[in-house]
Amino acid sequence: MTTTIKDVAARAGLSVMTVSRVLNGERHVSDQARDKVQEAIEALGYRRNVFARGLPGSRSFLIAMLIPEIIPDYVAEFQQGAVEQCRSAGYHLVVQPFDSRTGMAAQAVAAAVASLRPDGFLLIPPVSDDLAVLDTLDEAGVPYARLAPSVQPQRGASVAVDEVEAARAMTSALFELGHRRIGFIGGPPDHGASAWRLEGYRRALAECGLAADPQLIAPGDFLFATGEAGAEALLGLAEPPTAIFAGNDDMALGVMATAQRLGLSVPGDVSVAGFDGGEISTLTWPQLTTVRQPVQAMAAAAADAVIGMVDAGTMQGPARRLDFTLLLRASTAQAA
Amino acid sequence: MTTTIKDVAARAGLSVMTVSRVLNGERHVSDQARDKVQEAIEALGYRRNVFARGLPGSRSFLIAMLIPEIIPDYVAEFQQGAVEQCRSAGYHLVVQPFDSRTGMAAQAVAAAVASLRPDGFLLIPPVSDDLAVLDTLDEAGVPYARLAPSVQPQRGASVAVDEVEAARAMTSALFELGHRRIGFIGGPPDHGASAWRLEGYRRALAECGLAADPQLIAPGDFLFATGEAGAEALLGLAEPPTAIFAGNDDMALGVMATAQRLGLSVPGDVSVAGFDGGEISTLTWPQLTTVRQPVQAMAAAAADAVIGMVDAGTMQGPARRLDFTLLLRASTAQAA
DNA sequence: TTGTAAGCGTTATCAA
DNA sequence: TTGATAACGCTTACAA
Repeated sequence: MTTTIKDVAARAGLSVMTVSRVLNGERHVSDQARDKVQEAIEALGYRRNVFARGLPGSRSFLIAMLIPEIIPDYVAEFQQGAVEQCRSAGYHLVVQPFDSRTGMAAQAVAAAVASLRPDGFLLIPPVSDDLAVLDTLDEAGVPYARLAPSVQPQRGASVAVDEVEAARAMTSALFELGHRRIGFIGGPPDHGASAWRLEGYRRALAECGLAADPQLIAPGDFLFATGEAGAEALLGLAEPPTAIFAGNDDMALGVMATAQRLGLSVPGDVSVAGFDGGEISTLTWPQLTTVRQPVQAMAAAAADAVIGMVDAGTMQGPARRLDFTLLLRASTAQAA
Repeated sequence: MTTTIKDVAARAGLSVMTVSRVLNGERHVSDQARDKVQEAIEALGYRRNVFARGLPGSRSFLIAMLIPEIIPDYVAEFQQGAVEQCRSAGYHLVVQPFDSRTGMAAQAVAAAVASLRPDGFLLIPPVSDDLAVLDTLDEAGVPYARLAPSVQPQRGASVAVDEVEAARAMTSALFELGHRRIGFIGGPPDHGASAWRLEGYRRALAECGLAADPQLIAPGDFLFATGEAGAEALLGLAEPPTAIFAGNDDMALGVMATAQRLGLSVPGDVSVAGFDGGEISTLTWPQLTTVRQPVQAMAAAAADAVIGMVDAGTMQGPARRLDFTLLLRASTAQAA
């Protein structure tokens, strides 16, 4: 029925071990044997069985990733980069759902590790900052790569952009457009990104010699609705901002929607900027000015790092920092 | 190191077979034995090893899904519904990337089947209509569930909404709002949905006694940019439509953007409707009128169907049809 | 109702 | 450089 390594060995006239060695690219195999095996593999259309390979305990060739019950744009983009990188390294990506509302990510990780024995784990915010999860993986000896970690960033491997600098640059760009009252809408407290982006905003204000008016900072949680609410609060001020920098793109769209609902023109009456630079930032009119994170490349780097750790047998991996891009598009303009 | 079925058996004072039987919920196990095993499992924190389970050839407890290199909204939503349903049935979801540009989906499926031996496959458009993929899976004896199949819909299991009726209803709703010139932007030819939605549009026009003006039908491929292009063509007509029904939400957003760019108000000057009802349809102002497909529920139904087929050992599954919802929101209004 | 034995496809270990 | 053998954790087939 299914072709196994035995079939290949039989056709090549060699033992299964020799075939196995060829399969694993080991040295100490004659070129002649290698050729015969290759021929047999092609002729038979043979593929290694992941289960048999994983059973002896060494490797499962599975990389796991926890995904929340709502998949935001950037998670989909991350997954895409990760799955492609895994594939090209001969790994498979298994996605595990978990209920982010209960906050029991560590349990989901433990369950996945016990039943699936993934060789590595990919962690995205806010799970990448969940210390119970890191402890679980450390204990199980499963290496992990973290996207944008903010607490104990030295643990495992990590991939990030300099979000403080990115937010500073964006705020500064708004200043250079002539804006002097710049509003900010923050993110949820369990995302390290929330603090970074706020910090960048504050730093830019200080650099530009602008007073930090607490009224200009509205809370949010990275959802469209809180962008709307934040915009409503900011635009309702006696002295409203002429530009609003939302902590992410979803909220920025909420700001745009609210501005337009209030009869304000974007960017005529108020400039709007976001953060992330996912696909949705291109699907509006005017197109959203935003900070683009190379999420797909970050995912590939994360997968690459974790696979490297598997090969090396380490729990410690590189901390990579990728470049962001300021995308100044039509939702921002010179201050009136 | 890791707890195995032997550890459980030892602690329970029983054989591994009895433990295995309890694990699989088989009959012919005394309550006493069952209790002891349960106790041991809990005490040891034991979890079955997926690899050992899959190796004997019976089951892998893996469900595979092919995802394109660009993950549209609805694919993310589908995945979400699928992964959750899989989890609750004790299965894991493995995502396999494939390059939709090369059109070699069947190869990706064959590779996944050979190396991963998934118990079932979930197919989304346009792969759900790829006969080479179906043939591959039939040959391998791997059951599959198809989302919105349009060719040979009886093969495998399927989940769909009545898209013809949905498009008819939406067009008809626009007619009832007083629109007499209703434009339509179509989808790519390899999506069955393209033909269905166009058919529904045409059927509604006929029912309402409206002439089918070919000028009012623009081509598209379900991407934002083609929505923009289609809108440009339609709104540039000597007698432009007062409402545009785009074949999906992405294109509808393109229509809105173009209308606004041209200085037209939505819905004041032109009403816009989409199809799919994903999250993005709520992230604009005005909010998009659209047909909502319960994609997550459809995914759950698909996963459910395929798992049922695995249990039953059939390649033939149910054809389920779920209800759509007409979401009449702010992007459409009474014709002027 | 319970247990024994064999085997799934691959790799690690050791021997040739 | 190659090969025989055991082992991985579990389930199926069969026996008690």
